[in-house]
Amino acid sequence: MTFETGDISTILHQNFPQIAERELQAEVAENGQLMHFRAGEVIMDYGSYIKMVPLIIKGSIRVTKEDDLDGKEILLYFLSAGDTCSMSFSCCMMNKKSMIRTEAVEDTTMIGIPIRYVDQWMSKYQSWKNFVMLSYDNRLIELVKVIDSIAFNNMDQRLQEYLNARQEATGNALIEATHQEIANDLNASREAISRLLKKMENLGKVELGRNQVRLL
Amino acid sequence: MTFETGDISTILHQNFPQIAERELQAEVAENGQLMHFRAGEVIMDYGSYIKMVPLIIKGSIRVTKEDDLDGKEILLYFLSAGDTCSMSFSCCMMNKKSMIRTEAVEDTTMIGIPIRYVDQWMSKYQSWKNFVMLSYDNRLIELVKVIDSIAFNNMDQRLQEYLNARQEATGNALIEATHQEIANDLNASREAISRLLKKMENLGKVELGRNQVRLL
DNA sequence: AATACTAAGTGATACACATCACCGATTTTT
DNA sequence: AAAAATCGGTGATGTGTATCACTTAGTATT
Repeated sequence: MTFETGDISTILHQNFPQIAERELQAEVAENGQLMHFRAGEVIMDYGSYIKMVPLIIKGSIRVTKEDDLDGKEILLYFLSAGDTCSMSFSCCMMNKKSMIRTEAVEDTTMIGIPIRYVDQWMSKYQSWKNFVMLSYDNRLIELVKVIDSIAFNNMDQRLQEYLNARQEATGNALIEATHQEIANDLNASREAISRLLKKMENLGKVELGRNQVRLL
Repeated sequence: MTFETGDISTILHQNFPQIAERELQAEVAENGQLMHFRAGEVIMDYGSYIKMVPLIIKGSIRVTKEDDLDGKEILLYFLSAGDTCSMSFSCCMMNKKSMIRTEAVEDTTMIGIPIRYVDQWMSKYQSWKNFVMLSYDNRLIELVKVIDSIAFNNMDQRLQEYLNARQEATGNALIEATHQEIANDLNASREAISRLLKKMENLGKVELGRNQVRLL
């Protein structure tokens, strides 16, 4: 991870147009910190305390939850440019340990907002309050979708949704991942995923290669 | 459903001590509306628009999500006294259709807050803002727990958790429900639930009767 | 009291996916 | 170039739960 104090206000304007007030933009530029993460890097791990709320401006992030017992893991959702991590809000505000892990899927850049401002700006700037509320809202919806998917769908549908979500997050039809990684994200077995991917290939839905799946 | 304009400020004080500011309490008392629902009554259904955010002061509520396709349903969580419905916030604010159904498990009383105040008070009262944020937070955690449970646990564990959650919501070890109802909440088959309950009875964990399960 | 209904118990079978065991292909390390 | 590691494919078998078909036990209706 590397820090930087680049031209935040320009970047902010492009990726977070909702953050409208001039004064707020200035505050973000002043207090926010540009942060870079390499693909695969763990941004925040289970049980860690969070000191910043991220505004993602480039790249994508995988958010996962670990089983308390046997260390199995399941993907909750992906985040990409224009997103923030609602889970962070609560963790920050309550000063609680993180119950999730966030990990860069691609090289990722974000603006880190120190927690004290996150709360302060809520009362001060209408657009920040709306932004935060909307983010929470989106996350609730996303989580309900995950529940829906796990509860009602078979693995083939979940796999298809997963690949779609991943394509959307990275903006790339080529997904670089091993079958094992995909299986982990879906809390499934590698063999099952391999067989389903093969089936999808036969149906002309994907092209398979070593470490890659291309959506057609 | 019946309306009433009782002594809201006393009730409020007992169930929502976090709502601290005098002025805010007065506003709630002035603008809030006491509402009663009978056990089994649907408070809000899928696709409906919401005009109030509820502060629950008595009873308990089941919150469910329906499958888009074949109308199957799964329980998200229970709400009880001291809770509010975070899902309502977002639906209200965005003026979106509800993606969930809420239904009284027992006879339930709540204070309905018209949506315009919910947003307004966020900027005006620190304690209201904290209350709203904390509620969102609790809901996120609850949903992640549901995902955890569905993804990692077998039906016997899920059933145990369900019975515990229901006991906690109603404060009663006697759960009045048919096996079919329980199966619906868990998106399982009645036969599976019957067999598991029987197993739990043999293990001395519950006592079974027609339409009831008593936790031991 | 007879009838019909609803809830619950139970065996047989079906199906999705996990697990196990192994193999061949490709890539990385030495 | 050889050895080791990783990745993916595939058959056999196991397990949890759904589904189907039926029975028994209460409860409500007539």
